[in-house]
Amino acid sequence: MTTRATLTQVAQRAGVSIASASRAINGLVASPETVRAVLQAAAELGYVPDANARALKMGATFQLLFAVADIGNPVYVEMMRAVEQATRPLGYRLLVSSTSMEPAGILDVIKSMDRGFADGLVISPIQVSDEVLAALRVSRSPIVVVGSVPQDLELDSVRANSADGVAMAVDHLRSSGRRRIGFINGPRNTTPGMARHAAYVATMEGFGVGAADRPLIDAEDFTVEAARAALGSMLADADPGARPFDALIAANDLLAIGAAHALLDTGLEIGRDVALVGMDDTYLAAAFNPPLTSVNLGSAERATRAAELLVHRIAHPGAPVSRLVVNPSLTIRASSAPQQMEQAQ
Amino acid sequence: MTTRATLTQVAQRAGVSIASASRAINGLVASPETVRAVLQAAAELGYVPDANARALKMGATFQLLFAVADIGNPVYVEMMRAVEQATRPLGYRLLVSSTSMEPAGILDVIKSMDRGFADGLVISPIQVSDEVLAALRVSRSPIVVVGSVPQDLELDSVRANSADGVAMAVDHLRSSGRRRIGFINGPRNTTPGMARHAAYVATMEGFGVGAADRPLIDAEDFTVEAARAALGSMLADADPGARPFDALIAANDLLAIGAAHALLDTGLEIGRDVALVGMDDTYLAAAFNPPLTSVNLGSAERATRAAELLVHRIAHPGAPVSRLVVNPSLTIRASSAPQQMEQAQ
DNA sequence: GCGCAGAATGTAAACGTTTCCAACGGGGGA
DNA sequence: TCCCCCGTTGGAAACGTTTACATTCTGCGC
Repeated sequence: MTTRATLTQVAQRAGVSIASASRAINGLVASPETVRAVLQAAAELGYVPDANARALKMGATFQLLFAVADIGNPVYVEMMRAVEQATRPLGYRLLVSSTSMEPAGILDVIKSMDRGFADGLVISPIQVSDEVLAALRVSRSPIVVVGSVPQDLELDSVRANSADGVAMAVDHLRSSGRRRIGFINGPRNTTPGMARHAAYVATMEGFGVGAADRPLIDAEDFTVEAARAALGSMLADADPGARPFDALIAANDLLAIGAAHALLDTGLEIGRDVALVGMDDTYLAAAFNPPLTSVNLGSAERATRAAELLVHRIAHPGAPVSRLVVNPSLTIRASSAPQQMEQAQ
Repeated sequence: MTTRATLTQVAQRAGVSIASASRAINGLVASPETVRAVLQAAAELGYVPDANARALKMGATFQLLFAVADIGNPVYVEMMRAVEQATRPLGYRLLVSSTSMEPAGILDVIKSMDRGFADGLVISPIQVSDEVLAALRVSRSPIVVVGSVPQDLELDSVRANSADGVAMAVDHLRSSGRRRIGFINGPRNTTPGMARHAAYVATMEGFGVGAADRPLIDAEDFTVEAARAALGSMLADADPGARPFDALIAANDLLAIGAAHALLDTGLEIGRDVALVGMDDTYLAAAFNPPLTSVNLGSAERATRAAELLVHRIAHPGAPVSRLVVNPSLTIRASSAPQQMEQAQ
């Protein structure tokens, strides 16, 4: 557990100045002779350049950060992969900060960006509180937000088109003959919760469906368990014959799976008694039994775009901000297309 | 996009020396008067201490790294949470490096630890190649390995007891009357792949079951799709009447889900025709339909122990290494206990 | 043979902190 | 009244790099 070798020691051992050693290591101008000697000395000492000293001197760390509220949701994993793929070829290392749900975490990340331990941040905040917003405004670091942000926030952002996404789901369900389409959502004081709820209401209004015929189930969290509990207690309370929906859209694949369990617990058959549609189209949707129809909100593409915006922002701090919107698509599976399921058997 | 304020500027504005400014900011000895002036100046300038300069000077970053091959597997998310919970109260920030599968990534992380951008590393390598091993040996940084490592590797480690875990699964299946118990595994050149395979073989040997009666299915990856493909093609090839197993243990919950799909595709009923047992007992096991029995290998506890070892190692670089083993338990669900499922309805 | 370009090298400053040490001032005990 | 001690303070070095600038040296053209 000896202490690490420093450039000075390498230079000394190679018999050159530390400037020459630095140049040799970094492949700058130096005689072949010097390069050989320095490289050998470095190898013998097990020399590794100190990242902090270098970052201090150069003002850059070549690290990017991806901050996310809940890495347990596969959609964020997908995003992370996309960001990494887009930035690694450019020489960046990607680190993930999973600020385990509590908003204090995300706030902390934003604030500490200005300490300079990463060159840029892709953030997907699930809750944009006033504090978070204030921190975002005040930050001097390159930041790209994945998600909806206020118009007056001068930050690059990429968001999904939930309105179109929900509309596609509703269209699909209606063309399958479903008319009483319910919506199961997570906390509505979150960005996705709010956006998706608004999209659902607007779409249903568009079809002339009034508030009374829009069954809303609110889960306390974007998790399987919360959805199962919320829908379960609703089904238990309701009159068995008077189920108010024949289709259910979930704001999330996790919620969809939770809902599926609640339905199964009640003895209902998914795809026949109730058509079920998730959102995000993560691998979970395809992996469930039965496979779930899901609205693909373009998570991977959103992440890729965000990464591109970030590296551009780093290179051009003064450039005008971009606000991108990525379009959704619908992946239809057995949970909303029972006839196809029968055929498959 | 003004340039960041520095401590020197704060000191100047507060009319004190930079030494006093530093002390005031860090809550060291200083007169109330000085503290007030410095804090006000800092607030006015939006001063934030530079993490790199501080790290360079102090030789510590108060960051820990959790490196993992595939953050897409929920078991690693669970571990990450545990590590974070154990280390955050101590003032550490946890970053995750998901070295997207390819071994080059993990190698890179190990090597760059010596650059000093984190104070310690919890690593859960899925493949311990010779290169990785060499890098681990050579590293001067505090590292704790979650997983099996060679006895002569002088590193703290925490591993699961796969042998007991598999034995519990087999015992359970046999006591449910199953006799032809197959095993579906991921790549065997991975640490978990090897360990779990060995555990399966040993357990079956223990019951006097020869190689001929130990159906082995090898998926190309620890993923749902790979398992589905591998088992699917096996079932397609086999004589319909001659299914060689009435129970299946999967090395992983993801594999178990993939296997479940392959079984369902063939029209088999899980829990009745084939009992299915996963491993890791992630939320996926509970979330599947039907819920999957799964071997809980104590991922959260392993991660917690690893975190504890790491902070201890950081504080005491010279302490003797610890090698911990965490015991498994079995969570029984419908996939292997059909009668209970009937009752539930 | 002289001067000069250009390559290779060395010296030293700088990045933004923390912290050792010396200096200073004031209050209390002798 | 003097001295000592203690609480505050400032000066300056140090952490390990990179890099601007000055310097040295070699070889070439005239």
